[in-house]
Amino acid sequence: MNQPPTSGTRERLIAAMTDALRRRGLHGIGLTELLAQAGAPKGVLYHHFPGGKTELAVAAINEVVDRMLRGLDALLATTPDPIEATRRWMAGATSRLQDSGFESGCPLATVALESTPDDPALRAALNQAFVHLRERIALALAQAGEPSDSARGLAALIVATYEGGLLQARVAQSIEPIHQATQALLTLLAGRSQGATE
Amino acid sequence: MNQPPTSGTRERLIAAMTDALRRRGLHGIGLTELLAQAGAPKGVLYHHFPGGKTELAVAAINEVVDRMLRGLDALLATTPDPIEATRRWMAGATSRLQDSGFESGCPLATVALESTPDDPALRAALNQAFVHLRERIALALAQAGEPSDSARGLAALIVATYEGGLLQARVAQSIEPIHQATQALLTLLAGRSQGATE
DNA sequence: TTGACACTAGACCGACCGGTCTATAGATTG
DNA sequence: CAATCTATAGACCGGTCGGTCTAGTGTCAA
Repeated sequence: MNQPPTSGTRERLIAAMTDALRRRGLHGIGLTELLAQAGAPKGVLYHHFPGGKTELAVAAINEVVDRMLRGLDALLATTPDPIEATRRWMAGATSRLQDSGFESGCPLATVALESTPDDPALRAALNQAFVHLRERIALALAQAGEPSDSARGLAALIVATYEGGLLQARVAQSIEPIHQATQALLTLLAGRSQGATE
Repeated sequence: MNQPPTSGTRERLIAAMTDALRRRGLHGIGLTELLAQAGAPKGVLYHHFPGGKTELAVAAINEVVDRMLRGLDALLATTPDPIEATRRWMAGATSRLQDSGFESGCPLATVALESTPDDPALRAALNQAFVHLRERIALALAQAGEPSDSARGLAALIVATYEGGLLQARVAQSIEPIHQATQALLTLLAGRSQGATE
């Protein structure tokens, strides 16, 4: 009633772009290939996204972040312990990478490294994405009793381990690097609780 | 006497490619722009690198890794304490990113995420790059008394923090994320020494 | 029935892509 | 000098790039 369900074309475009960003990045896919995957002709892209490829990428990024944040909320609702939640979050990312034959990673990372200053909208969307991600994680840590300064630091470290681990696992075609990095991080986090509480 | 110094054209091509990989990735730069930056015409590229753009990228990657490993050796020679060495390594990367206006990051990361299975030479070069990096760091940790298993894990974590931190700092246009992640990592590492030695 | 509007459809465009080709300059060697 | 080889030089190529444009098609309201 609010809006006529828009037939799903727009959603298919966003899904195709998200998948492309995961596998190849923004420069790595052509419009023709993207539209073929979405089963849509050229005109339809510029109808829904007058700003073209970049605007579609921004929409895909925003949709991805919404989904990641909802996923984090759900995870933290059932797993309030931050260490266990981190373990599960990394395990999920790892198995998704592995299931795709080490081709489908984080849809934010590649375009984040490809982006240049002359795409300010893209940059802004990506920055907001990581800001929200870090804030959500820091919030969970704070709720578990972490002082807010170190909660922010740990959140940045967890996100870095996520992205850096996926990157290493991708080129290694093996989950070993991300698994090792995750284990090392979790060991450090766990060891801390019985260390000097300063 | 061994070889006539080859006039430096090959080196200029590699330098231009390395800079391009740092700033934009492999798909992000065109041959024309790259050659203009190197001050060389097309023919010269295919003379020195018959395999074209990809072969040049592989050469650039290998040269970069050599330099990084030599840099690590030098750093570890003067700074045998792994924690302090890690701090300095991250600080160097951070200030290089900042000095370039947050444009020039790690020359391995972007192309690592862009790479696909149909460029096996590129993939192999990238994987070897990260393998060597992790091995060198793990060796330093082992020399400081770390058991080899956890040394490998910590090495993967340090590299992940490096790449993931640079990524977040790049889109944030601020050193804060990588600085926070680094501080959190160093705090965890430092805190561990006085914790349970199991 | 008519007009308005959202959407679909794809032909078409100039620019640029990576790569090939031929020509030539310069140094080395007989 | 001639021959040879490395390196430089850039015109040229077909293909693909992102993007524009015009022509429908279906739906709904008046």
